[in-house]
Order: sequence, then structure tokens, then C-alpha cells
Amino acid sequence: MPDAFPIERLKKRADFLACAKAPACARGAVLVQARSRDEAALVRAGFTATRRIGGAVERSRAKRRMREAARLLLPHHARPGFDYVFIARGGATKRPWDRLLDDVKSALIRLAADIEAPSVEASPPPSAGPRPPT
RNA sequence: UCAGACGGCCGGGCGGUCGCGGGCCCGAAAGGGUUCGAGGAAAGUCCGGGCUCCACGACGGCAUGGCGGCGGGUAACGCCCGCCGGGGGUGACCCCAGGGAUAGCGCCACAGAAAGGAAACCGCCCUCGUUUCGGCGAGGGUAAGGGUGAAAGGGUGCGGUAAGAGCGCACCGGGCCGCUGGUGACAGGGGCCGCAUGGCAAGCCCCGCUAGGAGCAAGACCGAAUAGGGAUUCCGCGUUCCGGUUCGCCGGGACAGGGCCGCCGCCGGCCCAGGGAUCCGGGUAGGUCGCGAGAACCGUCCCGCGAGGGCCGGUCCAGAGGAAUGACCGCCGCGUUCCCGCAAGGGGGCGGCACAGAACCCGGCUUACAGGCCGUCUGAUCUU
Repeated sequence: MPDAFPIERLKKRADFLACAKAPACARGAVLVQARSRDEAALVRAGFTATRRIGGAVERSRAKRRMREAARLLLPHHARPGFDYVFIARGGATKRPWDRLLDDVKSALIRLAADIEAPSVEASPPPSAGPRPPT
């Protein structure tokens, strides 16, 4: 099992705006943004569904599904000290659950790889990096 | 049995694993336990209230918005119930923006001769002239008929007439005035008036009633960083008059200017009016409250035709704040589809399976809604 680190919800509008300029990765029905905070080993996650998704029912469902996916996958694939924002895209409510999990997982892995690659000295790697999917 | 009218209700169920938000309990904490956790429309934000802050000086006038048969219900309503009137339907029932059109202005397209104190296109009738005896022309009468139109100046019948016409009469319609019944809207009946006086008020308008404004991002409290307010002080300080003066200005009086209280009038009230330094209080980010025991819900009984009201007993029923009610699995139900079967039926696949997510709270209205259930009634048809 990976390292245990606390996961909190992102609630301030300013945090969301800051993440909007961070690197992002779109996979299937979701778009994930990741932003480094250079702080304690804490992961924060926020969820957004715009009006383009549909009415209130559709938007709530999209957020709940993304939240459930994040609950299952973040402990394995998140980097401590990062804020993640999940943005629902078209079809986020209709996509089969397995496919939605794959979308989120591959997006998280891709973001982790991008963080690792370009600047090595940016942040000292923790004891164990994100585990590749098995 | 079929077709239909009206009213009411439900709107997936059970179980398991992992999670989420609130309350309570245990614990030093980490955490654990327990319990509750979306709708009939939570929606649109269209009305009415509660609650909160602001504005609230009185009088007169003006302006603006809303409502509009009558009587009830209600905290209130533009809602609901009952009734009246009009219209539709064989019927159960349904529909009505339902005050005033002899207070006034305005409009009535197209067609039509004429669209509101009317009008002669085709007709009809009379007189005169003319005639090739078919008619034709001129003058006049006439709104019964044709034609136009959404609508043609009451309708039908009889009389009357040259032909016609409320010209006369009867009935219906209309207006005015009593009477009777009804709380009332109205209804019934009587007398008088032959009766130019259509429609649109959802064009303006008139009448009556009624109405402050904004909204929980209301508002209250606690409160960082940075930029703006109050007190003191220094410099400065409109016009004019008087006095003083160390010529820097100072003191007193009068007059002003701008803005606000919906507008106007009138009296009235309030606020503002330069720059620098020192000190002190507000507000923003953020946090806490507001934030759910109520015009509450359930049940018996009583009053009322009904909307609804009352007594008693019982229940506690979401409170988030980037916003909790979710993910997956099994069985059943539902829909759809395929296979086997003569049939009854059996088996399988697919489908998060109607509309839709609380955001201060209630009462309504409106709109959306797969499928299904119950009750009352009507019209046919069949059987007895």
C-alpha cells in the first residue's frame, strides 16, 4: 500500500483559480489539473461541473462519480503536496464506471510522469514514487 | 363490455460491502458507536405572507402599479370553495380578462353603394318622356329581397302600402319605474316607452378597492494585511458691511452655493463644502450566528354542502455552504427485445428505469412527468 497522506477537499474559489493555470490532462470524460503547493504532504482535491454538462441533476451526478473515483484512486496515484481539480467533460454521467476509473487513473499517471520528468531538482522525491498501475 | 367526465394517490422494493453530511454518546487524541438525511413538483421565481434592514413630518394635489360578478374560507392573496350570469356538450361535466361602450376620445382592415345620427350597386314601385312594343332615358319613393362583410341600425308573424317601412298590432329582445323573493350577484312578475344609439375598455379612458423600498449575497456579531473616515493641531478659508491691525490677517453681522426627503405647492428638516502631521474608531478577506417545534405532520371525533374550522391524543421530520443522500453487487418488480413451445408457460440479452436535486421558511399558481393504482359519476351496448 502507498504512503498514507491526508486528503482534503478544495473549497476556496481562489484555489480553483490557481489550479486553472496548472498543467492539465484530459482523458475520456474528465480533465484533471494538478498544481504544486510546495507545502506539507497533503493532497487536496476539488471537483467542477459546468453548466455545459447539463442541469443540476447531471452536474451533481458528475461530481459524485468523480469524487468516488478520486476516493478510490488518489491514495495510489496522487503526489503529496499537490492540489488536484477534476473537471467533468461531456458524457461524464453516462460513461460506464470502469471506463471512468480508467480515465482518471491514466490522467493521474500522466500528470505524475510530467512532474517527474522536466525538473528533477524541483522537489526531492519522497521515499516511494507513485506506483505504476498493475 | 366499450367510450368518456371528475377527484385523489403512488412514482421502484428488499438485502449486503465500501463511503458522504448533521445531531448525540464514548475517547486526552486519533478514532469508534448510534441515529437522521431530497420532491410532488425540491423547478420557473409569477403572486401572497412571515422574518430582516432601510425609508418613514403633516396636509392638499398629481403621477405610477395591481385588482375587478356575489357571498364565504384564510395570516394573506391575483389562491380555494359555494353560488349567480353568459357560452358549449345527448350527458357526467367543461369554459369565461365576467365593472362602465346613452362620460368622453379613438378605431372597425379586406370586401362592400354604405361601418354609426349611414347608405340606392342589383332589385322593387310611381310619374313623365320615348319606343322598332323587347325595352330605354329622366325625376322621385323604398332598406322587404339579392349581393359584400366578423358585424348592415332589433327578430318573427299578421295587418298595411304604389312598393315599402315600428307605419300599426301581438309575442320575443331592449330601456325606464315600482313590486315580490334572496345576505347578495340576481331571479320572477307588473306598468310605461315603438325603441338611431352595434363591436373593441387586452387602444386611451372613467369608476371602485388597494399598494413604501429592497431582499438571507437580508441582517447581527468577531475580526488580518493594504487603501479610504472622526478628534486634535499647523497652513489655508466665497461675496459684502462694520470694527481692529504688528498689513500676515483677526473678530462680529448679513448674503449666498450645491445635494437629499417620488414630483409640484407650502411651511419644515437634514447633509456637504481645501491640504499636511499626530492619535482613535469602522469596514474588506475569513469565521460565527441567522438556520428550522412549524399558519408543522399523523389519527379519532365534532361543526360546515364545501374551501375549511375546532377538541383531544400522538410524532420530531434534511440543514449543506465549491454545497452531504453516492459507488458496486445479488434477488424481485417494470419496460423492451430474442429464443423454445400448439398453448398455458419457460429461459436469455439489453436498460442507473418519468420529470427532476433542498439552499431562510411557509400558503398558492404555473410548467415538466415513463409507468401504474383507487374512487365517484355519465352515455351507449349486452345479459337477466
